[in-house]
Order: sequence, then structure tokens, then C-alpha cells
Amino acid sequence: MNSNQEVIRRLSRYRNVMRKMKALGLIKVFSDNLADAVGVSPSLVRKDFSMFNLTGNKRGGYRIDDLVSKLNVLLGKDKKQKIIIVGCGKLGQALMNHNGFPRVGIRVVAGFDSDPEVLNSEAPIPILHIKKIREFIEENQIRVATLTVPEPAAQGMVDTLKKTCVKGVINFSPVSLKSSEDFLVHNMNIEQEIENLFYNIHFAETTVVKVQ
Amino acid sequence: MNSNQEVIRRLSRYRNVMRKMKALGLIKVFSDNLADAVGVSPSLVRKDFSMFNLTGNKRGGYRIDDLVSKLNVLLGKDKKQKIIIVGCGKLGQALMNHNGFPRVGIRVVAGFDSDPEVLNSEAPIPILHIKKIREFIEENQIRVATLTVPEPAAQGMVDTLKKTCVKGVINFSPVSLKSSEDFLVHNMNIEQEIENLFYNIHFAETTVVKVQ
DNA sequence: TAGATTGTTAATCGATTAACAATC
DNA sequence: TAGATTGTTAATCGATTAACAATC
Repeated sequence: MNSNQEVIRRLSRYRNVMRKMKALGLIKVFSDNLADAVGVSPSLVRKDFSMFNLTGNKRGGYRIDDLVSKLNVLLGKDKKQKIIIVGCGKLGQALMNHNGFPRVGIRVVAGFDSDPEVLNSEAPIPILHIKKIREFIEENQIRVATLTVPEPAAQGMVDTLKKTCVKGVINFSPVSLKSSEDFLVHNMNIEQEIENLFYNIHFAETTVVKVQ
Repeated sequence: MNSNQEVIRRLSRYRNVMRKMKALGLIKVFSDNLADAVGVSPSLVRKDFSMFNLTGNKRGGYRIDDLVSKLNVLLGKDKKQKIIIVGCGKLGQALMNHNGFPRVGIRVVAGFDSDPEVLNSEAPIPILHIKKIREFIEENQIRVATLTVPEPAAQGMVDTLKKTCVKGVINFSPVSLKSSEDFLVHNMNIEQEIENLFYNIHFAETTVVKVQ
């Protein structure tokens, strides 16, 4: 049972680096190159690959083309990844227009809200009334949603989504919701990240707290 | 030397839970309660506290009041945490209006951009021209910024900020920038988070990949 | 007091790194 | 071939957990 989230994140980063290398005309890459680019050790790069049976050539490194396309399959990037935006306030709308998505094969197919003002705004991507969400999800076989609703609505929305074929959400509200076996929640807690940064700045430069 | 980011994140979560408990009228809390709320083991809660010399009473648990105020000092929440928003596109503007911030003592004091249209829009928080950023930072002793500029501008902006008293940024652009000793970067990579979620959904339900 | 919970030590677990044989 | 790099094993490191004496 492999449940280490970090490996997958690293694979995704290796892939991004390799895609850029490829754009520069490079053909091969060594574990050393990827290690430098991503900031990990070469051993770890090789170990990560070997865990997923991604092999290279002794002496010759890895073929970028080959590795990228294997990673695509592994990470599900060979298919378009459709998502919906639940809650089209400022943050939701920012995500709808986020230009980092198309580049990596993520497609926002619809937004949902209940505020009539938002519903009438014209957007390149349809914003539908929240009451249509279950129907839409089933028809379009949506698996992933972003949760950008006000905090009090977050848990209720999760309960609704659990009844559909959505299997996970990225939660931007400040309540940290819990994952369960069949419904994954990834919390993007901006406040917490900022607090953490302040801590690291302030106390990392002062002395270290610790112990033992 | 204590460099474990996770401990700090957990402390912050314990604090949030306790503030809610306090609002409910509770006075004491046991490691068991916090463990349940945050989803970790009671041992870990006690260990985390003990690492920072946060003590309770054998048999009596921890006094919420006491612990919250000690955590406030530890996490720097006893002072207002001022931040600036660098790049006031959709995402930057969403952050400027993010109502999760005031509640946790984070204050957005200004935004910066170069687009005249954005500069003229009226916002409750001033949006200034990017050329005034260094002056503003020094005058207001800003330590933390969010980086919500288009990807190509991100690295350049970091280089500018490094020349000021800003000591760290939350980077929302899809390039993952590297931290250095005296300038911390926390990457909030939304795309990566979504990719990761797709992976977990798709392949966690299929079989597990592997190994040893 | 008896019972329950902390604080801490030792054991466990898992991830990363170092090292090196295999081999291109 | 000689040299360099992979793939993998064993060693290390660090974080989490279990256990329990101290004690309220």
C-alpha cells in the first residue's frame, strides 16, 4: 500500500521540468538534472521512478519523451481533467479564468452559484444555478470540484456532492474538512499558509525553540 | 534545530479548534479532544505541546484560555499580521476581499499592480502602482506578500522583493519558486493540487501501484 | 483514595540517503 | 575498454506512536 502523497507531487514536478526541457530541445535527462531542478537528491529521483517501474538506461539516463508520456498516463494527464467550480464569488471566478489550467490539461466546465447577480453575469464558462448541480454532475461525469463557497455553506455542500459521482474537492474555505475513504478533501488553507510563513520568518530568524 | 513545518501547522489547527471550543463555553481540553478534532493521535498532541513547553495539568487536561494565549504569542498572532497583494488580477482581488483574513488577524494593507484599469478601480483597500512598492514596503515594514502576478513576472518580482524587508511570499503562480535562507517561498500550486486529487481518486480506487 | 491524564522515554514506522554492483 | 549512470539494497534519519511512571 503506497499512500505517500509526496511521491506523486514530485512525479508531477519532474514531469513539468521535463516538459520544459523538451521544449528546449533536450532528449535525455539524468536523475541528477531532475534532482537539481526540483531540489531533491538524485537517489530520491531514481527511487521515485523505480517505485512506479519507470526505467531508464544505465549510463544513458532517461528519455524525456518516453518518461513524460508514461507519467502522463500515470498521473491521468492523458485525458482532459474536467472540474466544476462550486461557489462563484471572487475566488471562484478567479479560478474560472485561471490561465494555469488549460496549459496542464485541466478544464473548467461550469460554475455554480445561487446569487442571481452572479448567474446573470456573462462569463466564457456557464454559471448555473446551484439547484442544477446534481443533474449536471451526473450528465457530465464530473469527478472533481473546487469548493469556493462561504465557510458556513462548505460542509453542507460536501454532503450534497457526496451523493453524486464527485469523488473529491479542493476546499478553499477556512474550515478544514476531513477526507473519508470514498470522498477526498484537499484543503487549501490560505490563512494557515500565511500564518505559517509568518511563523517561519519570525521565529526561524530568532532562535530555535526546541528541545531534547 | 527544529524544522518540521507540520508541527506549526498542527499548533495552528489546535488553536483554531480551541477558539471554537471556547466560544462554546468550554474551559478545559484534553489531548484526546484535540486529537479527535484534528485527526491525529493524542500522543502527538502532547508531544507537540511539550516540544514548545506548553504544559497542562496531569489529570486536568489543558486550560483553553491559557493555551490559546500562549499559542498566540508563539505563532505571532498577538500582533496584527500585515500583508500586501502583489498583482491585482482576479485572484489578487479575491484575496484583497477574502473574509477569512480579518478573523485570524491578517490584514491586507495594500495591493500593487501596473495595469491602469485596475489602479483606477475603487477598492476598500488602496491599489498602488507597482513602482511605489519598495517605498511602501519600507515605510510600512511589510514582511509578507502574496504573489499573484502572471507566471512570467513571478521570478522578477521575487528578485525585487528580496531587496526590501519582505522576508517571504505566498506564491500562487504555477512556477514553483525556491526558498532560500533569507527569503521564504510557500508555493500554493492549485494545478498541482488538482492533479494530485485526480491521481488519488483515480488510482487509489484502482489498485495500488506497488512495491517491496 | 482510585481513576484519569499528562509528560516523556523507548519502540516503531516510514521516508530519504548513501553506497555500490550491474551494465550500457 | 574506461567511465558514468541506473536500479536497488542497506543504513540513516526523523517523525509518530505506544507505553507507562508521575501526579493531580
